[in-house]
Amino acid sequence: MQSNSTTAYQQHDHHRCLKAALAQARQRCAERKARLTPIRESVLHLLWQSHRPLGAYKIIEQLSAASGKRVLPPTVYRALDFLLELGLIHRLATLNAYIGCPFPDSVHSDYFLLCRECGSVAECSAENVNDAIVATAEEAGFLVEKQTVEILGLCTPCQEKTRK
Amino acid sequence: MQSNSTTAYQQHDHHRCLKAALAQARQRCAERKARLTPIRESVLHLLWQSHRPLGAYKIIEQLSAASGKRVLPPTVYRALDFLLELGLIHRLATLNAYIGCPFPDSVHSDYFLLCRECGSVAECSAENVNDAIVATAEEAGFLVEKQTVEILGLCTPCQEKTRK
DNA sequence: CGCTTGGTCGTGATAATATTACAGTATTTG
DNA sequence: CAAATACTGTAATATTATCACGACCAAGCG
Repeated sequence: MQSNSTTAYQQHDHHRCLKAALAQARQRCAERKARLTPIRESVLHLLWQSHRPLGAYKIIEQLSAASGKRVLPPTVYRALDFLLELGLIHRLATLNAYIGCPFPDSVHSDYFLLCRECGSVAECSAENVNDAIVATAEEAGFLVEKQTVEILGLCTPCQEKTRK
Repeated sequence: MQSNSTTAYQQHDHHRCLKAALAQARQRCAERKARLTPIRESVLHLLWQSHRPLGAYKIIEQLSAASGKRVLPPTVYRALDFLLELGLIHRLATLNAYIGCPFPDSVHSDYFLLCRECGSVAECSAENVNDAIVATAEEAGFLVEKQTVEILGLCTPCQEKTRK
């Protein structure tokens, strides 16, 4: 099982997360001969400000604020599409929001732990979950192509805070 | 494992599905002292026209057409909220669409098999999937409150058609 | 070097999904 | 019946996402 749940929910040197993500992005783009343009990098950068997902229009706002000029939806959606395509970010269907992928390299049928209290999201790749899903789908004769697994709940720190 | 995958994807006497769903709805409303008003029943009825989920605005269209007068969004969203609350329908986050629940009585951490070809959706309650999710979340110290599991792929009949 | 081609970006308009606010009507309850 | 509660009608608006079209830029080629 692969997961960034410890870093996502705890105090940590987030600068390292950001740096690692950008490095991986650059490498991946080089491999695929894709261009990590300034806009695309800015969007990725924004998504890695924290482990909290960001809606497309929040990105538009922040990008507009940062650049001083009005950024329009297609600009951001195009960047998001590009990053999604490369597996550098994910879209969270239950939140209509986007988040950076902490391990774009591993081929993942991944799932997400969304803390309803602090808003942070961790990503996991757990084989047993994947196996269970594929096995059960198979029982129904269903061919699995893409999984969307989003778990809402409380992360460890927020459980402790709530208990008080 | 509980599932309606055989009926959902195959030829079947759908009238029975519809009838059963309405009967269950009436019973559940009686139990909860909730009112299955004409609008609410119409919406539920529409959602049980088939095993294909329906977007809110499709419901609005159909309801408008059927009643002869313009039905506005809040009317339908209120009915949907009511039915969701009672567990009589589900919302599919990946499709922004709604579908009738085939077994509202079982307390389910359920998941959905969405066929990308025919558009039909089956619902399953599989303990092993649920267990795997809870177990893996626990490993990360995460308290699960609500699961969203939506599997995109091909149902048996559509796999066969595609193979040709 | 200039040209062409394909990918990227800027912009306005619009589509699709969902919510708010408020007034009016029906239903249940005391 | 009166009061309280639940339900509905309606206009306006919020939120998320896409389309269409033209300009621009960057890489490869004659």
